[in-house]
Amino acid sequence: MLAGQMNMNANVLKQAQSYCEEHKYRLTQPRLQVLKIIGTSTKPLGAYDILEELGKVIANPKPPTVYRAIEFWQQHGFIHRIESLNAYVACEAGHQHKGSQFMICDDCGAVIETHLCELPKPLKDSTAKNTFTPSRWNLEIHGVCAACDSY
Amino acid sequence: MLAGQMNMNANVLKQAQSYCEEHKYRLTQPRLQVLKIIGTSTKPLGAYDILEELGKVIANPKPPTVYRAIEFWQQHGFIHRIESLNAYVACEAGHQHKGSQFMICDDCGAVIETHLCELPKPLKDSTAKNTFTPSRWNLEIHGVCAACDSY
DNA sequence: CCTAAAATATTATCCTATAACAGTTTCGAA
DNA sequence: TTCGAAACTGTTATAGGATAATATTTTAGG
Ligand SMILES: [Zn+2]
Ligand SMILES: [Zn+2]
Ligand SMILES: [Zn+2]
Ligand SMILES: [Zn+2]
Repeated sequence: MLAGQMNMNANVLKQAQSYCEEHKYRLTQPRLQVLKIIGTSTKPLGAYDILEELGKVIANPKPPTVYRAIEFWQQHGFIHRIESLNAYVACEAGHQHKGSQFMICDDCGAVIETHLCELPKPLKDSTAKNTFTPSRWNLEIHGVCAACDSY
Repeated sequence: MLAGQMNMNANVLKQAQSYCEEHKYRLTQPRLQVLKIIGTSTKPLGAYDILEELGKVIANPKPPTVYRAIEFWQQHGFIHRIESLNAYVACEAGHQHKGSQFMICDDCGAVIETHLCELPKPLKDSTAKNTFTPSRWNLEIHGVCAACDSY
């Protein structure tokens, strides 16, 4: 197995395929390949990392090709952007959600997505107190993962 | 009063001053002016917005000047970076904290910092379950603020 | 004073992302 | 079956955000 790669959850591609069929979106080569690249990486990938990988499977791709595919999968909940890293990861939840939580290991770069559908109560209370109506949220927790901590 | 500005909490500058004295940091013109600029803005400012403002008070500043000042105040907890906007705001808490929570109005651009010193329990549980040791976190909640919602 | 550390100035460049427009593919209605 | 609109991609250029590298200045302390 190549470093930085793992067997992608085959379901993700299947899911993507049926999602596209169902919603009449086109599962084009750029979209398919970009999803594969992000989905098989063990670490978040920057857009230009993806571009480089994409260059190995389609001819001479340019940034907009990558960014369009990223935008597409992001809008439909298949990938997330890690804001603090300018990088992208595949969603681990298997369904769309308004909020995301990531644990990001500053040692090894691994990202664990935890999945809470609801904003935790203290935070909900806080938005309520400010009469603020949340539409989406993103929590990025930096720290050290179990594997790295044991060294 | 100028649009986009308000009276800065005078305490912030005082606090910054005593903080620098106490820790033997230099409160230089770039640092002072950048903190003033961020602190008097009602909205998050991008680094190049700050650069433009800074150009009105010191001669011909360059990006590294701004970024160094940003880094300084950020490290010492006086300002925060809003990742989803590539922009910076003054801390509203008055003391350093490991975690930040922001409510960001997608209508008017206002940012409200809420202040919880602790990671909420469901999230703490989640990190504990993954034996992940958090060091810092950032939550950005997008939505609509009370003022905008009432239109 | 003189020196070392801290901080700034300057130049150039890198990384990230998007605007604008031309060309292609797809699918359904005429 | 063809043709037209919508969806999508290709290509070029550029905008926007951040930093590397090196030279110079400022400051505090011996
Ligand atoms: Zn997800
Ligand atoms: Zn790790
Ligand atoms: Zn704060
Ligand atoms: Zn608002």
